[in-house]
Amino acid sequence: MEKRSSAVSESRRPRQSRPARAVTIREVAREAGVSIATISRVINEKGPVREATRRRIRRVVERLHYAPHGAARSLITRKTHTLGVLLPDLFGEFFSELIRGIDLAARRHDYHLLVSGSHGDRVETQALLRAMRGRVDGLIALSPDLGALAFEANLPAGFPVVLLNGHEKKSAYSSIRVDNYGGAFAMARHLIRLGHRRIAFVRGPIRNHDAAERLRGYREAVGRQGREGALEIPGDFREDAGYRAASRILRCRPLPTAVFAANDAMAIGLLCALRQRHVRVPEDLALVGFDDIPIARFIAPPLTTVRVPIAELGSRATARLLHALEGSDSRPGREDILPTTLVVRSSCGALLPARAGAGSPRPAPPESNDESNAIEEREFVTLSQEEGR
Amino acid sequence: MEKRSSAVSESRRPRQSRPARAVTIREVAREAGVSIATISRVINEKGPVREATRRRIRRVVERLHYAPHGAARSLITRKTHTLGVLLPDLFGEFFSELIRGIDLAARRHDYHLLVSGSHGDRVETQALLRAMRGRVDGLIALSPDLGALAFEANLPAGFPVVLLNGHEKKSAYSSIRVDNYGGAFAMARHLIRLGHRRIAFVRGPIRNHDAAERLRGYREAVGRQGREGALEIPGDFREDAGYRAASRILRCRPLPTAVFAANDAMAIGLLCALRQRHVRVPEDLALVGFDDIPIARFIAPPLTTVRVPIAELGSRATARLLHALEGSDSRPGREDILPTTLVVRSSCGALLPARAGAGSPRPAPPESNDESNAIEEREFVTLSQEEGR
DNA sequence: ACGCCCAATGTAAACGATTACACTCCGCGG
DNA sequence: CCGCGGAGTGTAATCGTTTACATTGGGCGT
Repeated sequence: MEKRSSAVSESRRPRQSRPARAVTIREVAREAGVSIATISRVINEKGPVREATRRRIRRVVERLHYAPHGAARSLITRKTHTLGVLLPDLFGEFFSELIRGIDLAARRHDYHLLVSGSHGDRVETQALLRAMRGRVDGLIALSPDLGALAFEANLPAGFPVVLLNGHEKKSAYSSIRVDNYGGAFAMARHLIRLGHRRIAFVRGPIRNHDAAERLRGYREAVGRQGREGALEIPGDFREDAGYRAASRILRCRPLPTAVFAANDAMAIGLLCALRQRHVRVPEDLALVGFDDIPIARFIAPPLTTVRVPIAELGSRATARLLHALEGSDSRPGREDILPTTLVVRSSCGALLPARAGAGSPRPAPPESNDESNAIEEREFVTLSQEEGR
Repeated sequence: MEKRSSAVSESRRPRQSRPARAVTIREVAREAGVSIATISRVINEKGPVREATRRRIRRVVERLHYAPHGAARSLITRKTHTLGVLLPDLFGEFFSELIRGIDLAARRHDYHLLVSGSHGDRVETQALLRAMRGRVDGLIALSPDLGALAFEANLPAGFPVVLLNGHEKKSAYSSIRVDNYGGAFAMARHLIRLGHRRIAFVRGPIRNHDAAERLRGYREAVGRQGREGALEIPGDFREDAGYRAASRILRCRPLPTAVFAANDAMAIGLLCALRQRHVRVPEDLALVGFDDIPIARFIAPPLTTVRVPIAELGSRATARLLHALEGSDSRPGREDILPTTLVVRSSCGALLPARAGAGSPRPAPPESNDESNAIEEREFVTLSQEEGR
């Protein structure tokens, strides 16, 4: 009685302290007339608690809107239930897909995500990495230009890290990469089979490892033509770069008959510029990209590209990291390579004859599959091992 | 001497404990021969420390790769230096832009971001909100369908929250919204001025507040036609929905002459479907969207749309939240409305005469501005206050 | 009737930092 | 010569949890 009434008066007193401190486990304990240990046991469903007590505590928790303090909990349990995600940039669909993949996998295991983009300079990145201690249990980093050494130097020893498309061949960290080389090679081969002999290439950022590998695949496929480099246009993976590349490509003599952009965003920029100049794609010039970001299939003409399982890249990295955290990692410093897929749509011209010819190879009734997402395309798994490394 | 040598042997001993505990302030203190208080003072540059001591400590910190433990620090300082970001989904460019805006503003003030997407069901969201306590200092939430009540019920009293496009008119939380109504109204008016009389509308998700406001703007502008609703097609903001909407639109008799998609993603899906059916845009059918996501200008034809300052929406929300955290918030429960802009490109047909006519209104020399991003477009600020609610 | 064991609960020691306060010198003015 | 003040440093309380260990009390086998 005594206890009850005092509790009520307490909860009713006009709140005077402005910063309104949140309710702690101690207040819940006092209110429920038990010790904090019992509260903890109920919250974590650990240890024996009488059913009546449990219910009483549950009610108090609800009434007081109690939620355990994350930092306090992390401090004692040595787990934050949070994963750090370090990305170079937050632009475009590639990154939203990647984060989506990571988020999906993480939330399935009740982990949170501490996301950080645009680590521009070295100093800022260092500070960022150091700030991770005590905030996250592990780290997923997409570091196309950052060496693994930077991590080792700024992270506690033994800190779990999964690298996405890192440089280093040998590193203590496990990594997941995409078969950039194989995909680019397959795409260039595809263009060659279609009869193209002069294929321009719009490059990605210098010192970006993915970009370098894609370039390597292109060069390998086009053979000695690639060695001259006259058809290689600089770029930076952004739409603008593709847009600007158009004029440089159109100045080439003789004109290329196909353009291979190192990613879809640049291909889209290019497409826009070409259209303004009334260059038809694919009739006048074939155009292909890389990544297969979700919109690629929706633009006009639908973009022939190399599919990178972006979301899966994120999920896989997350799964791997979580395994490492659970201590049940099969092979700690391992390196996975995800295969890419050649996706043939209209922009490369491969589907043109089918449309022009009298009899379409596929029935494709105009109205029957209205509700389905029937965009014409063909997929080919690229041969990753061809010319392997 | 004694101390030094023991320290060395310690750091050299083969690490046997697997989880490799990170170095704490205590070890740094022992190594430097001072108390932990002094270490703390050096780390935080607070309180007087002799220059010699300071340098010695700095060296030890570097050598040991010491970084303060975030959770421990948060616990005592009652600050996490982290902002929570709650989003309904992580799909597409809208969200990557939004996160980019938030990240930019946050990192400028040395804050971290705890990002969480896809709060599907109510229970999951509740758990998420509760988990925020002790992990973040404040919250930015884009909750087109979640009421402010859900926040009040699951967050500590007085917890700083900024709502993006929330329902509620009256709420303790400050919010930032976009003038969806005004933008949609302006766009519909634009189409009407171009001579269109039958304008179809592809709707957003039901119970999504932004979607509802855009619909309201459309209806208001088209007048009694809108009251029938025959030209309103369901949708969910995703490309697929736009794609599927095409057949329903083409079944309308008489055919609409224009389509207004409630967002750009659906407009892009629609564009793709129309192209497959050999319906020309804008010649046969005008098409417009909403959001002005970055690719909108790059697709073919460039999309006429309503510009929403997405990244700014994020920055503003962040700035507001940070002000609240600093306690220097001018108007706590305030509500900002960001204006939208009508961006006229080719897809609505407004620019057609200019291109078809012999003399282009603007000089637009074909090669002179090669390197610039000169996509033809016109912008009009929409009249937010017109019919102002 | 007596231990014994176990279920139910409480007590107190961590976790790794920050910081109020106490303490020690040392120089200097009176 | 003494006392005072401040620079430089250390001690210990504190933040809000978890959890090992101690304590209690009741049921039950013998």
